[in-house]
Parts: sequence; structure tokens; C-alpha cells
Amino acid sequence: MGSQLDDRALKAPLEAEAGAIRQRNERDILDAAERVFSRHGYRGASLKLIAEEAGLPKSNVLYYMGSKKALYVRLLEGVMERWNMMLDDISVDDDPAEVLSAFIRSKMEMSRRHPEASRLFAGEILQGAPFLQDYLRGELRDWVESRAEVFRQWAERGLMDPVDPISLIFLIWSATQHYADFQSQVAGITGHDDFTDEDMQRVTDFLIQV
Amino acid sequence: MGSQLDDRALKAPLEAEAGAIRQRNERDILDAAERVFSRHGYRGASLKLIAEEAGLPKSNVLYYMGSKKALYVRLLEGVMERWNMMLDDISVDDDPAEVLSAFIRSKMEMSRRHPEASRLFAGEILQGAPFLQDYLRGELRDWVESRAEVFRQWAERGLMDPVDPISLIFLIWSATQHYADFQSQVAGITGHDDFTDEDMQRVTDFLIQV
DNA sequence: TTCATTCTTGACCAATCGGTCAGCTTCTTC
DNA sequence: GAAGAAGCTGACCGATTGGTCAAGAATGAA
Repeated sequence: MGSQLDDRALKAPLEAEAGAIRQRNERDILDAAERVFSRHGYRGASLKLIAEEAGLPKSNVLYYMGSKKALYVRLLEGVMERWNMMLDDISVDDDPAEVLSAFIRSKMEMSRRHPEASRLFAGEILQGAPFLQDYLRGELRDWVESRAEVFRQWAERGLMDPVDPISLIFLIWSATQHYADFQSQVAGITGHDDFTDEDMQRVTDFLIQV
Repeated sequence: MGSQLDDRALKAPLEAEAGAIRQRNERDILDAAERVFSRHGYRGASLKLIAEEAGLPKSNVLYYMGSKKALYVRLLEGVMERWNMMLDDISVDDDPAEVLSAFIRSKMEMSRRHPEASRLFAGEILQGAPFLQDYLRGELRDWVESRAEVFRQWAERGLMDPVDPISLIFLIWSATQHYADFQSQVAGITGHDDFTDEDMQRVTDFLIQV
């Protein structure tokens, strides 16, 4: 059997280096899907709408993504990948105030620049994380616990107030994500439709101050 | 025309004192709908599922509620009514620490005892509040601003730190609601499936401390 | 040019959706 | 017990859903 075909035939349908056409179309579809899923939720989003948003016929979306569920899962995986990069390399020797400030700032930045991704994740969690349960109970749980351990050591050295570390992480998550997830609530109440840089800075300062 | 019929005929279909049968069935339907809508979102929930959950045929649900949208709106109104009772009667003369503690405690209590209602509200907001926009931009906005005014006066008298009042309200909302909305996330990470009273107390204490 | 691979798409499908309706039974009231 | 109101529900409807498929068009390596 032709050996120069083997490795292409084996990885082509799944792996990275696909044809240029495939790469462009998949990107278009994923971008469109992120917008549509975040606006309407998993069941509320229709393939027809996603296809229109991507400028392709519906059949083409199925051709590249296989099924609605597969498309959704692939989207979630992409979000989690970006999401997980933060706060990955802190150590006991860092300055707590500095680290926490940077963390809050980067989470706020993400809520502001990728609200669709943030809402996509929130919607998945809200409905009981049907597709993410394994991830939550595995990887993410370990991640949180190792971070909490560093906080505990900081508290022992008297570098920060001895608050419950896990609660602190939850607090930062919820407060920063709130601004993406509940964008319309915040916008409706404060009166402006979008966040200015000034607003962002004020909220960030507020959280750091706390 | 028989005057003893008039007032019944006029208000019966819309107003409070309906027949006993109607009252019981409507309650069953609303309870079932709250569970189903909070689990699957507006579009994800089907009348068939709601009907099964309520132990009635689908036609019967339509008979009492008119339409899916009407049922959903009626649910939301109920949630907002309960929700709005809190923090309604504070004044400048109260003790800030006491008021805030009570507020946090009652919001946490609500998140724990009515997670479905809380998630229902969150889902509506997450998708851009298609049914609640008017409420957000009207009543609720006024409510928040009058509360914020009290906070500002407290700060002027030196009774509390001079933090941005609106941000503070958002922070409390998001932090307490987080535990209902992201229940599965929290459960998946912390390891237990539900909150014990002890957990509740610990988190509440933490927030008050902050 | 050849020819296998990849891409594209309209027609079509079964399932499910929210909603209507006619006709039935069960209550309530006098 | 008669009459009208309220409650009940299976059959049915058009629209939309996610998904299949066959057949043709474009692409690219030899």
C-alpha cells in the first residue's frame, strides 16, 4: 500500500493541516456559530441560521461539522482552551496583590472582548453542563485546587487576608463574568448600551480595591 | 341584565378568584414550567415536556395558559415579584453593615431555596432579556439608583468605605446568584453535589467579611 | 490530460414544534 | 333536573427542526 498516502489518509479528516478551503470555511462556520449559539442557546440556535450567518448553504455546514452537537462541542473546546491559559504559572513567591490584579484585569478584558464566548460558556453551565461535566469534574477541578493552595500559603505568610481561597476564586469569576453574561441587564440599568474604556477601568479598580 | 352575574363575568377569565380546579391546575402547570424552563431555556423547553411534568395533556396546558409565550411571561412576572421585595425599605439611618449582611443573607437564601427561579431569570438575561427589556430599563433601574443614593450618603457620613455604589450592588448580585446559576459548575469543582447549611453559612460569612 | 479527492448543494425525510378545534364530560346554579 | 359554563382532550395542522443523499463542480497531484 502506498506509504506516502498513509499518514495523510490517517490524519487528514481530523487533524490540523487540512486544505486551505476547509480551513477558511471552518473558521467562517465557527465564528458564525459562536455568535448564534451565544445569542439563542444550544437548542434555540438553528443550523439554518448559522449557515446564513456564515454565508453558506446548510448542507455545507453539516458537511464540515458532521452534526449540530459536534459543532457545539468543538466550539466549547476552543473556548475552554483560551480560557485556561490565565493564572497558569503563579507561584508562592509572587506578590498576591499583583497577581490578583492581573488576573482580574485579564478576566475583565476577556469578558469585554469576547462576550459571545463568555456567554456561550455561561449558557452551557446554566443548563447543567450537559457537555462539559467531565471537564468540570476533572481538569478544571484540579486547576482550582492548586490555585487555592497557593492562596493558602500566601495567607500563612501574612501576605494576604485569610479568606477562603475557593470562595475568593468563585467571587472573582462571578463578578467579572457577570459583565459579559448579564450585559443587557447592566446596560439596561446603567443606561449606556456599551462599555467605555473608562467604565471598564472603574469596575476593575473597584474589584481590585475590594 | 342580571347584576349578580356582571362582575363575575367581567373579571372571571383574568382575575384572581377563579374556580378551585383552575387554581390547582394553574399551580401545577406553573411549577412544572418553572422546572422545565430553567433546565432547558425558553426555546429548549417544549409544551409536551411541561405537560408531562405537570401530569396533564398538552391541550390542557394551552387551555389554561393560552400560549407558550404567555406562560413564560407569567412565570417571569412571578419571579420578579418575589425578587423585588428585598432591600425595599432601607433608609439613611440604618446601619450599613447590618443592612448589607441581611441583604446578602437573604439573596443567598433565595439562591439556595429557589434555584430554578434564579436560573430562569438568569437565562432570560443571558439571551438579551427579550421579554424583560422594558422592566429593566424602567422599574428596576429606578430601584437600583435609589439604593445607590443611600449608599452614597452612608459613605459621606463615613459609615462605610466610599466604593462605587452601583458596582457594589452588581457585585453582590453576581456573587450570590452565581451559586444558583452555576450550581453544576460549583458542584463539579468543589466535589459535593449539593450545599449543606454549613457551606451556605461559610460562603455568606465570606461575602459579608469582604 | 487524467483521475481520485475534496467540495458544493438542492431535494428530500421523519420527527417535533406550538397551536387550533370540535365535541365530549363535569361542574355549578337556580 | 335543566341549562349553561367550565373543564377536558384526541385528532389534526402547517412550520421548522437536524440530518441524509446523490449527483455534479472544482481542485490538485501525477
